[in-house]
Amino acid sequence: MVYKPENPVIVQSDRSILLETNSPEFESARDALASFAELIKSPEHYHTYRISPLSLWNAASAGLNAEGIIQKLETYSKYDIPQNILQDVRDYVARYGRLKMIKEESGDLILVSDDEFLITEITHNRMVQQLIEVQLDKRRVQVKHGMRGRIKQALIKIGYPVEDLAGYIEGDPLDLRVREITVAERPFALREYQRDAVEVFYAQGSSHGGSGVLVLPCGAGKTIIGIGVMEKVRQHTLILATNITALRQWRDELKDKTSLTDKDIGEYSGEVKDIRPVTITTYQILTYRKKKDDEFVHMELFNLQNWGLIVYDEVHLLPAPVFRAVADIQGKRRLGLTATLVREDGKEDDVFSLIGPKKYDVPWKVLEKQGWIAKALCTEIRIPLPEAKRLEYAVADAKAKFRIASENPAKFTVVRNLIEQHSDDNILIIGQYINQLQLLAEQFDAPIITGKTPNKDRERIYGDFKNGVLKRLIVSKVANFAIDLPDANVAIQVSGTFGSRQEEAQRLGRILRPKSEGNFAHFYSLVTKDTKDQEFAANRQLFLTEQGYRYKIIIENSEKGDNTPV
DNA sequence: TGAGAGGGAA
DNA sequence: CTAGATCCCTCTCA
Repeated sequence: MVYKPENPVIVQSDRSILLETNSPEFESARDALASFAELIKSPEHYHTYRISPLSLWNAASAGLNAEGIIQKLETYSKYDIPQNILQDVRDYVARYGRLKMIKEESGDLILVSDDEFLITEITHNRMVQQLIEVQLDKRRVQVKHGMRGRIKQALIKIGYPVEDLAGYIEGDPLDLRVREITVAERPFALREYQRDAVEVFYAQGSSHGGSGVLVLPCGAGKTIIGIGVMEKVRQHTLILATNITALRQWRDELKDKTSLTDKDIGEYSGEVKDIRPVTITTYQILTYRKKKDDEFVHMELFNLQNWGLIVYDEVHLLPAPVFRAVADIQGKRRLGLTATLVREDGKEDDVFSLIGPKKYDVPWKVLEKQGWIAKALCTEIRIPLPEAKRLEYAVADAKAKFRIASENPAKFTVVRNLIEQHSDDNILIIGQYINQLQLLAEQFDAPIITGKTPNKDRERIYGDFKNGVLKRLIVSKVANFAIDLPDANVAIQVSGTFGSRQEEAQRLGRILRPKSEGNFAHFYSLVTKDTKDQEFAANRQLFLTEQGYRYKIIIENSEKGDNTPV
């Protein structure tokens, strides 16, 4: 048995992996682990990852092999890798590609495997059986017509991901060219990693075009990569976005950076139902129905044009009902874009089987080295609950507890200190309870923006903030959605929701843009010590840690108000 | 024809 | 688990 104490990783037989954050090798080990394991916890000293079948299949389809994964583990591990882990890695990685789906000249879909026993196993599974037309021979079965998506879903659920090589239906042609000079007259070209992502996606599909998911951190330019893929495919394209702001951003980018003009680009939203060769829509309108249990009114959009490519922006947010529609159109090329494969609802396997496996991700270090990512210092400040609130907290029920902790009045003092510390900076104060925010607005004499603030007022306040007339601005949850938030270099989060992983990342990712060299952005998260608030904050931070940011923890002494770094 | 309010959904 | 924001529909008013 070998023991290498200087290495940062411990691989345990329960498939969990511990990563020491203080090691000089932390960052390279993190990038290595991120390519085949999921981040589970990220407290100060040790981060926990887990190897799952899905994380291994994603790694496999992105081009890693079992020995490569094992070698990475061995490079960073303090101890020998447990036998069962070696076994698991080899077994699961080998499963990807054991079943292949191909299309015959006749148009029939066939599942093929070298492994007769595997074919026997799937033909005896009740769910899969229903989707099989006929067994052709020991190694081939014919899939029922129109069941391409459904059978892939069923097979991954019993542990056999299908490599889909059945190709694509061609959509109507589209003349699209990426500009070298944008409409705004700036030189434009895809960055190196963006070109790589486009190439990998396009080249890997049978008969070109591909399907699958590209994983890129916030701010890495997912829209640009989407545009790059569209230029390769050059067919009518449907783009699904999460909200109107994102929809308009897609449209603006397409107009600015490609040869497309207004007459080529349609918006299909609540306001406008305009279908054009390139149409951008929202997930919400697709899932709209008059009443519960009614049919989805707009789901037909998938068939209203001969789309050659469907782009799923923020694919980890794709609503479950849309999966059903996606299952029926498996002949279409499909591109998923996301910063994380993790879904709050656990339907990662549906993304894998219906949109496609992970094709590409960019290691954090690459982006940082090339200067594409903002350098941000994240600090969690833990603040005790004042004596006066302790009894109220102790007797409150779970939901009231969270609110009391979130609205801890001691946070005000800390905010005041931070404002003094950053007197020259542009500060955004972000919170989740309107009451709390209004109190802050009065205390610090700063304007407040909530969902109720009319657009006109928003624009005016944003304008003042951009001009430097305003140094401080208080914003509610609108901060999570608005992309047009002004540039700030300091964000103070006084309260956040119940551990949504996306939230913190969106706030940080959208607010703190890349700064000039050596000029750090600051993100402070204020949580009440030893309460639900702190617990949920830990969950929110997961996503950011996955995105490569690291947190520093500070424990605040309420009496004197001085900070004690840990 | 468009703006704006109100309500339901997830 | 909440409270808050969004999106989409429908209705009303000019």
